[in-house]
Amino acid sequence: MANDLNLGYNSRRIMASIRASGLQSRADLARSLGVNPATVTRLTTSMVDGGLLTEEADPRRQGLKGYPAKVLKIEPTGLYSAGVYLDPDRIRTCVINAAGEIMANDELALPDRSFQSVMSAAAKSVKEQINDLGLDQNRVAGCGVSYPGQYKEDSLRVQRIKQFKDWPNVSIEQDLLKPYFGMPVKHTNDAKAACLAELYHGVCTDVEDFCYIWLSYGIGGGAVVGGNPHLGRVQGAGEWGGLFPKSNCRPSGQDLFDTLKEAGVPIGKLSDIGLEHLKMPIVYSWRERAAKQIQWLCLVIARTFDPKTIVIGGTLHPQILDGFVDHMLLVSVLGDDYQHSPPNIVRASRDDLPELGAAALPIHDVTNPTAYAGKANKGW
Amino acid sequence: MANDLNLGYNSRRIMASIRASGLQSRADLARSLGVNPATVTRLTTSMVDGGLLTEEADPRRQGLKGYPAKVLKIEPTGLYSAGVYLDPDRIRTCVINAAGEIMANDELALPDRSFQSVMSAAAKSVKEQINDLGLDQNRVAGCGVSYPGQYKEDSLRVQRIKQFKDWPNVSIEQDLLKPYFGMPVKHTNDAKAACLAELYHGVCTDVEDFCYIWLSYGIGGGAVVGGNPHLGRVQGAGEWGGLFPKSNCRPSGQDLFDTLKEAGVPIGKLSDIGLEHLKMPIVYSWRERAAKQIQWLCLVIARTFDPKTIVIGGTLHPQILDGFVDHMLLVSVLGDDYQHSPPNIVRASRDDLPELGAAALPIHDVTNPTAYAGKANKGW
DNA sequence: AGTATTAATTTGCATAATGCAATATAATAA
DNA sequence: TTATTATATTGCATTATGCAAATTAATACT
Repeated sequence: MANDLNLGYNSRRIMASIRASGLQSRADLARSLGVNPATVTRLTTSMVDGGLLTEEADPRRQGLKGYPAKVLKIEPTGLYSAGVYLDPDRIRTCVINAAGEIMANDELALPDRSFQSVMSAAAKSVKEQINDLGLDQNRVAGCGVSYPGQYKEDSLRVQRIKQFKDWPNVSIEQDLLKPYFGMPVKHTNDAKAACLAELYHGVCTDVEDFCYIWLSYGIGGGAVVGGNPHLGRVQGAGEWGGLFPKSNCRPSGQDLFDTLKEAGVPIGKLSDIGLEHLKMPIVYSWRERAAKQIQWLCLVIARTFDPKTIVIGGTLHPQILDGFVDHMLLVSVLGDDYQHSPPNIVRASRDDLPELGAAALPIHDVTNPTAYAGKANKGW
Repeated sequence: MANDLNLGYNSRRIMASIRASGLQSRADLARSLGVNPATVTRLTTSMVDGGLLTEEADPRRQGLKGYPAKVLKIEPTGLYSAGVYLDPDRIRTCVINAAGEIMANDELALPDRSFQSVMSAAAKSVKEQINDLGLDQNRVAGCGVSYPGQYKEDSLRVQRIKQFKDWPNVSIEQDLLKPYFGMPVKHTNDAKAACLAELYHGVCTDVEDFCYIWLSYGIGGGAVVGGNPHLGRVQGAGEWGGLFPKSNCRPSGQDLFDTLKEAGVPIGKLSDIGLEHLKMPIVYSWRERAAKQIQWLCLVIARTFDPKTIVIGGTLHPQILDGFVDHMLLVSVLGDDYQHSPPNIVRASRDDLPELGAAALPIHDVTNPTAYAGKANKGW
């Protein structure tokens, strides 16, 4: 392991294992990772010295023989990351620590919609936060940038959303964004960022294979396979929206929006939906219909990815999302001919802060074993 | 790298890269894998010495400056593997070499349907073939066993097919099969074996992400993500059949079977279908309807896994399968709102020998980097 | 023909990651 | 007080790898 933000493969495996379990002793790590205890000692002491992990007495252990294990935890102050979320009206930025806690955040209006203005403003906000917090830039893994939209054909460029349609195609490889931020920058769309937020700081920290259903104006999502976000040929993996043609009724925010409008109850934007709307018969029946569509989607997901967990989240009113999860919990049989118990279907816990998921991107890059680009030794 | 069947991570990466490209020089390998040329030299010379690879003058290179590159190929005789396929009536066994060529094969009737009798007979057949070929057992990676059926709830046990319903649950972990064969044994169902056959010896040797649609009496399949078969929570990933409830019409062999029966043209089994059947109007309309269902399935696959390639194969009459592929090639737009060009949709090349895919299982275990259980070094 | 240039490959040496085995440590059990 | 137990650490050997220099065999140039 070179420096602290340059973790080797086994150090990343240790980070992932501790993140998944919350806390683990060195002996546990050695057993579960199949490496020698001596190796765990060496790697972890270097990570403790480097500030990435902390060590404390095992709170669980009482009255057992043998040397009492010390447990290792992720040190929140060992690593930071910045996140930027853009929508057509505003820029949201944040800085998080390794525990996924928001250390600072900011919301600003778009100066104008030019690529340069938006990125300059976002970068300025992020840099100010890092400065105000007095953080060592070496501790900041990078900055994640996220905005709604899907990917273009060649999969190397982000499809601009309508409001940003004059933006340059942003290559994922040689990043146009890096010059603005002066640190590693990664980007993805809103749904896949939300998915990553659950993997790192939400309800799926201990789940290797899960799928995310993201319900906002549109229907997006993502899939994590083996602890790694699976993107696909044109970054379209887990973009479930296409399974519900736009010409038909579908369980999207836009569809609910339009339904309300047709019923003579126009709203300005999705977040205007309040309790008074939820009580309306038109909304009630919309929710019933949409719940059935979500159930069908869960069946499709179970039949394709067969994940351990399906997460439901988004910017739809939380009670609507809760209702979808509740509906799924009442379903005993997922669908025709489905012989198994349903996968675990849960509510997202971190969908309130879209910039949080963006901030998880650089953390993934520097700590996840699946993102390790190095080599391995020892025939086994 | 310890012994020849105990390949380290980078040796496996070299195997995978050569397998995908057909042949590659050491310099190419060093560049594409991001390792030092010296490392490639050391690993490959040891693999050539060990008989896994062969070296020859680069046939492509003509009239270029510099030291002429020698290319490396997989040596067919360097590694062997056995495969067993069981259906309710017969046992099919084979031994293949590293090139996926059938070195020997055998077909025998089931002695009876008891687990012990079937496995004893299969193991005897495999051992005889290995003996008759005069193979060194150290060169045999193991034996793969495959039979139709899906998995039980707990995902650690194979669901027995109806005819084998008195069989013990076969644990994937501590294998009940090993004692019979005296070498490492792995098993999977028919569809996932066929999927693996395409990855190792078929049309997807150079594809990291693909999905397989297996059409037999039922509808099965599999998904390969990042060069690794993705199985899922209950080994149900890529089991597309559940997307077509059995109560409705569906593009399965059983459905065609029943359709013919209803039309007053009963057949004994799927393989009885001949050219005379294909010409019948009832079959023609079945094929048209089924093709549309396959198209819908391809859309679902594109929207979920977003693979580079979709492979269509199975035990249905080859002309019917060809027809599905042809249909997909004529489709310019995969479905509503699908903005991208369709994934590459191709005909399986190795679905004629179900035991071949089973035989690929042990080869995967000993040569694939994703199946490597070891460690890594070098922060990068 | 002879020399320069080029690119692939190989070899010697240094370094890094790991495993093994012995040892130290701190708890409970007898 | 001593034995037992499980965790953690340290010294040493092994292995995989990178780096840099050397070797090799081709074409290009004079």
